[in-house]
Amino acid sequence: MSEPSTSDNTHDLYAVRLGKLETMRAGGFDPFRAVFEPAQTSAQAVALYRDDEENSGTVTVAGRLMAHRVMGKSIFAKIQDRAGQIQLYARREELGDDVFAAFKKLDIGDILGAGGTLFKTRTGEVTVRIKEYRLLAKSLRPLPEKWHGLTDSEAIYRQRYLDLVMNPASRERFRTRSRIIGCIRRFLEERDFLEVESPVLQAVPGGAAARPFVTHYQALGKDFYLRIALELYLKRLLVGGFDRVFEIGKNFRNEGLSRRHNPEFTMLEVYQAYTDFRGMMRLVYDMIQRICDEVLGAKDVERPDGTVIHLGGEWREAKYKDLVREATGDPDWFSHSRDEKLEKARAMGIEVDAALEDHEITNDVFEKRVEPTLIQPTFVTHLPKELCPLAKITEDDPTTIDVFELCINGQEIAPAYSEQNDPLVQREMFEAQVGDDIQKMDEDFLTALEHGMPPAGGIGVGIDRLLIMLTGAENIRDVILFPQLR
RNA sequence: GGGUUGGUAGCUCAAUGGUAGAGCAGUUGCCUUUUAAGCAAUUGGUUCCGGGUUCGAGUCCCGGCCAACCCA
Repeated sequence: MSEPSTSDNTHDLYAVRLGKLETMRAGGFDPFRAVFEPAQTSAQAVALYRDDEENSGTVTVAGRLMAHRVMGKSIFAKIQDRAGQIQLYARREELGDDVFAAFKKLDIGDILGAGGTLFKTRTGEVTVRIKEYRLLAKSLRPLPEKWHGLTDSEAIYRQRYLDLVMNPASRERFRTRSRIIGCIRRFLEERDFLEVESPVLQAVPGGAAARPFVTHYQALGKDFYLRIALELYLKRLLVGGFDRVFEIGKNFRNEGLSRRHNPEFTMLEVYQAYTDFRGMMRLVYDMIQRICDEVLGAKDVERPDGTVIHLGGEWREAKYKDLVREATGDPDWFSHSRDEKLEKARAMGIEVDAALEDHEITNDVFEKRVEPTLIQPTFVTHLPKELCPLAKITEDDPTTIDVFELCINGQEIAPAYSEQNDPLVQREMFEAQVGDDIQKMDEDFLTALEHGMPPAGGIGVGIDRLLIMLTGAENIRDVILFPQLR
């Protein structure tokens, strides 16, 4: 793709359009200063049509010119607005020579408003018979080709506006994204959750194990970090008595780009006091049922490969250890030494870093051999305690924690915990995690816990991954309007 | 980070190492209910960038940039 540049402005298509603009301005009309307020969207206008033209009344619509067919003394055009497209019909006889000639000079891509009466063409399309029109913005660059649209993936992401103009499926996907997030908000607000905002700039980035982005705060003369999770601040609010809170916001992780990873991604985190991870299971289940009913209108979604994910009905629940035993075909997996696990994992064809600890080797097996197979919704429970220092230890099994990871579509969608609220245990877990790097301890968070945090369930939902699943997208870039590119 | 494939007109795509093309868009005609409107004519190129091989490179080789897919 060629970046727009000054030299680019000299190509013919641009020059022709610029010439038309200059001619208009010389004639005393500047489209960029014109005012026009449509009374209807394209869809509303079409709905106003009655079987006889006289009773349909007049409409005014505005949008981007998408088709322009000159047929001698008449012109058919189509404009596109947020609701769709509507056809316009201009006749020289009705508009007069000058206005008709100006309409004839319009280019595809121009933004215009038009008013007139509704009629139906011979082929049955409801159309506005133009009485007046006004150019509201001259498009100086041509749109992509009408039939094939824009298919170049780089242009789709870098010039998302062109993708949105040209590709209805893309428009619809991002509308769905917006509706789903709106639906989630309503769902939580109805259950008396309070939406809050916590800091993006943090002196100690906590709540997850991830490499943060570093930035510099000039006034304080200190490095700060972009948040990697919302957790530690939302729990402070539980201490403060906001015992049902949620936040939908961006997290930032300094990692590579892939089909499933964007360095900034949207997280929903929800904390509810006086419940536990079982309560979060019901919450996320109900939330997704609600999205299915209210936004998708279906309980099944189809993946690009044709597999259907069934979101209705009971969701499977399985213990982490059982899934690993099943995947390895080794009922004694957890009895082996670290070195034996390493050897067996490699024998399974998994590339494992020799420096990994015992539980990390097992987790590699889980991530590579179990997670990708969990296409249908599955609550994976009883994870090893090493995987998360912020959750409560299972009462009858000190090696596991009271958590689940909801896996759908072969990836982790939402982890949830019975949140650790014992400040002494929490301190031990943190110390074990950070080792000598005591600077990374969020002492302020521990102080908050020492004031007493109610028992609570918490869940984090990766909104982008949820949307990949719900919209049947292949790539995280298809559900993020402006994805990170190189 | 590694591997594979790709980058040609505004867009979608062609082009055995031998004159860079088509469709759409644009421009000029014709056309009063068209539907990817049609007919005729016509404009438009740093073939991603930089080297190299060759009489001759869009094509072959090397390096770089960017993208897609796979792997890490």
